[in-house]
Amino acid sequence: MQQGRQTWKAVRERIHDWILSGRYGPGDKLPKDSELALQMDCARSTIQRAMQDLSDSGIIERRRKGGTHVRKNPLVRATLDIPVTRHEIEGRGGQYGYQLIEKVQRPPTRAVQAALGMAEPQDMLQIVCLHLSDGRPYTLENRWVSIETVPDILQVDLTRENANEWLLKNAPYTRFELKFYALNADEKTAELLSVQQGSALLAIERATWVDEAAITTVTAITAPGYQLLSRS
Amino acid sequence: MQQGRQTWKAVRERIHDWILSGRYGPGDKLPKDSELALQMDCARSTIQRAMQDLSDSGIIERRRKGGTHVRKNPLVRATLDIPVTRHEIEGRGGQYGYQLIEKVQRPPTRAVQAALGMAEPQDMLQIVCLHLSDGRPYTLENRWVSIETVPDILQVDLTRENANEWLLKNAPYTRFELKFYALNADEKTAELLSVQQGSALLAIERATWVDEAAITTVTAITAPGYQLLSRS
DNA sequence: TGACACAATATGTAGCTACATATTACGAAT
DNA sequence: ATTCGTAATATGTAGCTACATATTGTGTCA
Repeated sequence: MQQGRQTWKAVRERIHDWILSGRYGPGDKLPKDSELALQMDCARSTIQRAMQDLSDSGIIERRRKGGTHVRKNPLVRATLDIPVTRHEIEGRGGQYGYQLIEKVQRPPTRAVQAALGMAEPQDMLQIVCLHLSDGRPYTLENRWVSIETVPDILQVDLTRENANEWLLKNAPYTRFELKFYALNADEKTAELLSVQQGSALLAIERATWVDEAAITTVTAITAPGYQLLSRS
Repeated sequence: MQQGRQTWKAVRERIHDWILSGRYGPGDKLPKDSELALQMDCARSTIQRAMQDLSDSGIIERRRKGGTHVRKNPLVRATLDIPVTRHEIEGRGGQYGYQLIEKVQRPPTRAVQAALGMAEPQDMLQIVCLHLSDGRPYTLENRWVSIETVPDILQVDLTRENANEWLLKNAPYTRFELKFYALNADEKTAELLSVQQGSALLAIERATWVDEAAITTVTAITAPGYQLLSRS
C-alpha cells in the first residue's frame, strides 16, 4: 500500500465509519463524489471505487443524478462458493463415487416448469443420481434437463459420466438461481441416502439458463450433517 | 453503453467465452493484460476491470507476477442477502412481532466457544427470542453475546428491544461467518415454533467479530417452508 | 550446494481527462 | 393541471500515465 496517497479502501472505511457512527443514518444522502474527492483530497475515481464497493456490499445505494444514499434496511450480504460435488469430496480427501439411479424422458412437473419459468412444457430428461464419498451417500441429485436447449444430452452415457460435469462443459449458462431449504427425508430419499425416514436434510436447488432458454434445474439433497459455509 | 469503444463487460464476455469454449481450459495461463489490451485494442485498465470481475466471480485466479490462470475447479459463486428479520417480515407485508424468551448470563458452551474461536471462556449473555409474522412464529433465535466486547448489552431492555437490531446499531462488526444446515425440531423448538416435533427446519448460524474480538453468535431456526434465495 | 540479495515482471492502485448515460427537475405547451 | 420535451446533474465508464507491490527467477557469494 502506498504511503502518501489515499487508497480507495481507506476511503471506503472512512465513509463506512461515518455510517456506522450514525453521522449518516439509513436513508441519508451522502455528498456527491466530486465533493468528497475535494474534501478528502483525492481523485474522484478513488471515491468512485470506494463507493462502488460499498454499493456492492449492500451498504449504500447509488443512482445516477439521484446521488448516493445509505440503505434504509441494513443487510448481511454473503458470498457462497458451491463447488462441483466431485471436487468438494476429493478436496477433503474423500474417494468420489457416482451412481445413476434413473433416467427418463417425460414432461416436467408443475414445480419444474415454475422453477424454470417455462411457458410451453415439452418433454425433458429427468436424471436421478447419487454422489458418494468413500462409498457413503453424499448427495442425492434430482435433475431435469431441457432437451430442446441441450439435445446432445440424449447421446451422453450417463451411467459413466456425471450430468452436472457434462453440462458445465457442454452447456455453459449465463444466468442461475439458487434456493436453500430443509426437508424431511421421505421413504425413497431415506433409502437412497441410507438415513432414517424423517431426517432433516438440506436441499440445494439450482436452475440455469442460457440467455432466456432453460437448461436445467437440479435439487441436491445432502446427507445429514451437511453444512453450507459463507466464503472467507 | 458507448458505441465505438470497448466496454469492460464486453471484454469480460469475450474472455469468458474463450474459457467456456475450451480455448483456455482449467489451469491454463491467459496472456498478460498488456498483451490482451494490444490484441483487443483497448486500454489495459479495461482489461484489468474485466479480469477483476472474472476473478471476483471465481472463474479465474490472478497472481502478481504469476499471471492469470483459469481456475482448475469451476464453481458456482452466489450472493445471498440476509435482511434484518423485522424488515424481511414487513417487506412482505407482514406484521412484525417479537418475544423475549430467555436471557441468562452464563459460560458459553463448547460449540459457542468453537464458533467464535474463543481461547479463554468468560461469561456471556445468552438470549433466546422469537420473531413473529402476523402473530405466527417465524424464526427462533438463540444468541450468545460477548459481555467483554459489548458490556453495554447488559443495560439494554431486551423485552422491548431486539438484540439483533441493537447490536447492529451499537456494535458494528468488521467480519462475519455464516453457516446453513438442516435440523430436526427437538421438543422445545417444536413447541416454541408451533410445529411438530421432528419437522425439518433450516438453521442459519452467524458469528460476528470486531477485528479479532468476538461480538456474538446467533443461530436462527426458521419456521417450516422457509427458503433462502440467491440474489438476482 | 545452499542461502540470500536483487532484478525482472505481471498485476494492483491512484490520479487525471473526457465523455456516456440515467434520472431528476423544470419549464413550455396543450 | 397534466403531459411532454429538454436541460441540468450525479454517477458510470474508457483511456492514459505513473508508480506500488508481490512473486518469481536468477545470480552471487560463501
